[in-house]
Amino acid sequence: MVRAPCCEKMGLKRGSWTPEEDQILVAYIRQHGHGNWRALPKQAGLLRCGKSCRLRWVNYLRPDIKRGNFTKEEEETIISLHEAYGNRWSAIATKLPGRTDNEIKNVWHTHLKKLVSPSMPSTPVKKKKKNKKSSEPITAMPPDTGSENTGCRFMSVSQSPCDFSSCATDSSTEWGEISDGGKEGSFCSEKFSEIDESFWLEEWSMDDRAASVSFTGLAIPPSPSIGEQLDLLGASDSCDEDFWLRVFMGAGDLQELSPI
DNA sequence: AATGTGCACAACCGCAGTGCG
DNA sequence: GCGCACTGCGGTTGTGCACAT
Repeated sequence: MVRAPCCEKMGLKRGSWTPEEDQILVAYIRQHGHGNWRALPKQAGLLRCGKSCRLRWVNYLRPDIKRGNFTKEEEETIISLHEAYGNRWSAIATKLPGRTDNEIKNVWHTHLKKLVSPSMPSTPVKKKKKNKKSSEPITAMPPDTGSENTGCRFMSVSQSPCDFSSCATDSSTEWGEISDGGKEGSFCSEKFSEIDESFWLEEWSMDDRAASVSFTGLAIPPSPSIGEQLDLLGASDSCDEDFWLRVFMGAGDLQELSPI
């Protein structure tokens, strides 16, 4: 079957995402969900193809994504699951909540493959995890927390992941067991343990705001455009952590976020 | 201090699967 | 049943950073 190229239109942006684009995408999905990836960028005002938006969201912006180094247990799990599933990364990812197939794939190719393959060189010296600049802008982390052991994205602020995420597949996940000690884990664990399967299924299936209120406890006001909201929130200062603190803590003008 | 090398990870590409008219 | 549109997945690539020399 002939498929249309993903970014067939000239003028669509490619390459790394800017903090501004992240903000727009997050704000849009937060408010509207992602019913149609193809239409999403146009509606959100992004010069990206839907595929790119989806990838960015799924692999990076999703609030339930666990950041930081893989734990020993996770690595062992990946190895054993790889024996069972082969290169079916998405299947493996479902067994590792908070980890994306892309992330698992990367870890496998850069590290784990060498561990399990006798023909490969022994384990390379692990370098310190990088502080990738692009990883920082929208992470609402306290400045002194650093980029390592980031744990659940966005989770370090009082915004509940329940308000926002879409893709958790295993609601019984012990979110407290995040990488490297899980300093922030207790929060995640507490919150996520209260979420049942129906939430994850229903949260993003809604198109109307009433549904959002019922599932998240949020009162979403008649919405200005994303751009207006971002302006309202001072999003023009794209790298401003305070912006995201306002967004996720609900302390800003956007809306009143009540904790679960 | 400058340069080279390898690693980690985000992002892209293209195919497969699925739903719908 | 067919063709199209769309999403999801796996393979691959590009880039930036850390470490080594």
